[in-house]
Amino acid sequence: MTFDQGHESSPGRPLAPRPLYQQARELLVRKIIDGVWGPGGYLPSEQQLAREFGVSIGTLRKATDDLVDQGLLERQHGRGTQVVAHSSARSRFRFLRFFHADGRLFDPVARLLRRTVRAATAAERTHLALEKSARVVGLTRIRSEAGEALVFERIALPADLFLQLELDPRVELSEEVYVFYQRQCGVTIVRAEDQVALDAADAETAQALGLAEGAAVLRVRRVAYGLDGRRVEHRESWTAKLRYQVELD
Amino acid sequence: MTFDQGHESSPGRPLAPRPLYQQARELLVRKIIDGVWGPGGYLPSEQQLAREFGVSIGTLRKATDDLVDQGLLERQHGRGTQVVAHSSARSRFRFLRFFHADGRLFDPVARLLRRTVRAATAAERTHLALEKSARVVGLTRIRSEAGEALVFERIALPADLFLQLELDPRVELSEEVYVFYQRQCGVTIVRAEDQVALDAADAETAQALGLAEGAAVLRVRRVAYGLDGRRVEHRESWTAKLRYQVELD
DNA sequence: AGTCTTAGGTCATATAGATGACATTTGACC
DNA sequence: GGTCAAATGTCATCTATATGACCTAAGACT
Repeated sequence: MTFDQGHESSPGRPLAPRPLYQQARELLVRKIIDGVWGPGGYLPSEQQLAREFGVSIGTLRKATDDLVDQGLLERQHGRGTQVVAHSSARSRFRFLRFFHADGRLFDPVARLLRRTVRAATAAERTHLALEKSARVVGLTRIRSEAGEALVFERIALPADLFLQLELDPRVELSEEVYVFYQRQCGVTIVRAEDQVALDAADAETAQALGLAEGAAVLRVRRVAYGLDGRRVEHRESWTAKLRYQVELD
Repeated sequence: MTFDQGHESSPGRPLAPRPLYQQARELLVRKIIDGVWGPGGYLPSEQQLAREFGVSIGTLRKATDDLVDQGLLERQHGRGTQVVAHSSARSRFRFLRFFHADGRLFDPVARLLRRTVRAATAAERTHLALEKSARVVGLTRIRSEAGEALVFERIALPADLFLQLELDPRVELSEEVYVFYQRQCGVTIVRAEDQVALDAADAETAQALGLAEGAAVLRVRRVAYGLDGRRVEHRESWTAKLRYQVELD
């Protein structure tokens, strides 16, 4: 395998060549990013890939194992290995952390209130690591269940990646927005950092959720990361009745 | 390897014999539970263990890999593999999810207010899967930083496991209680489920945190699991200023 | 006593191949 | 056309072995 060519030549700093399986993993990620197989698409067989990369099957397997653990690939015994599409159940439960007080999963439909393209706020620039002049696509939406508005949400997305994102405001969507990020903009969310804080409802939030302005609400702020490690989503969600639930292991 | 003996003999239900590496993993977990090596202790070398279990090194390695991923073991290149002690940094950051608004980690000392042994409440029985007559050890404590009380906490632990738990109320502890669970009671926490909700401070919470009774606070309810999968801790934490932060991947 | 080298133990990475289980396709047969 | 069995391709598990990197301790040498 010749992935690490050129590194050894830098004098003084030997720069330990990374293990083959890591290089293979990164090659795979690169191909996924480039859309060689597309979400839901099947990879070539392990045999073929190993030959193509010039490594043994065991080594290739270790690389794909990592990506399966990471939730990027899904293996199906006897069928093959495919790139995870965000609609898959696994991927959905991974990022939807709202639950009712009795432990029932929150299973909402979402209605888009606004879609704007504007300059990023200071907070958004910080959290998304954007330039001063950067623009974002802003989404404002309400997520409800059985007709009751339970979550009010403001999302900011780097405009350079998401300009072509179009959501029909007349339709209530039951799918995660991440499905649309992936389908329309080729952006796959692989990781997120959530911060849950106490907050007071601002005018719009209060109105959307049927609360008094200034009422205590839960605010979840999320920064989500794409395949290449770039920060691609800044999201704030407010709710008064739901709970945030997560498993640590 | 003869782990699965006796299973095949049950008629009608063939019960697919589990893969060797899973059986090896469970054997390891069993030994860890039984305290064969104790927290911080070193396992025999991979060679020895593989011989002892009658499997190849690759198979044994897959088993230990799983346990390392799960945070139960730690490998040190050139030294050996040891059972994780809860004081280790990794284990600490895993379960401490409170942060300041500016992102700084909450690094508290804890002061014990009360230790009681009493009948479990209905909620505790539900969350800990206890019998109707079960008793629990109850801990009440305040966690502060720089002299400021920031988290008020009530913990319930099954009395059959934790009766010998003794914490000195005169000393402020900077270590996680999980260290003491492990040292004094042989209970290792490996997994937890956290639920973050909006709440109103009760009288004691308000007093502890310097708030008005009924003030809005964040409540984190945790159910934590031991090595054998048993629920061993029910904890409720209240805070007004701190945030709950977690990474999803 | 202190420093350096060396030897041996450990985990980390990589290979090659064998066997089994699962899913789909092909084709014989009715 | 429909049904069943065989063939084929895929991932899953397991073995055996080799080499390298990292850590420690024992000696050799100053």
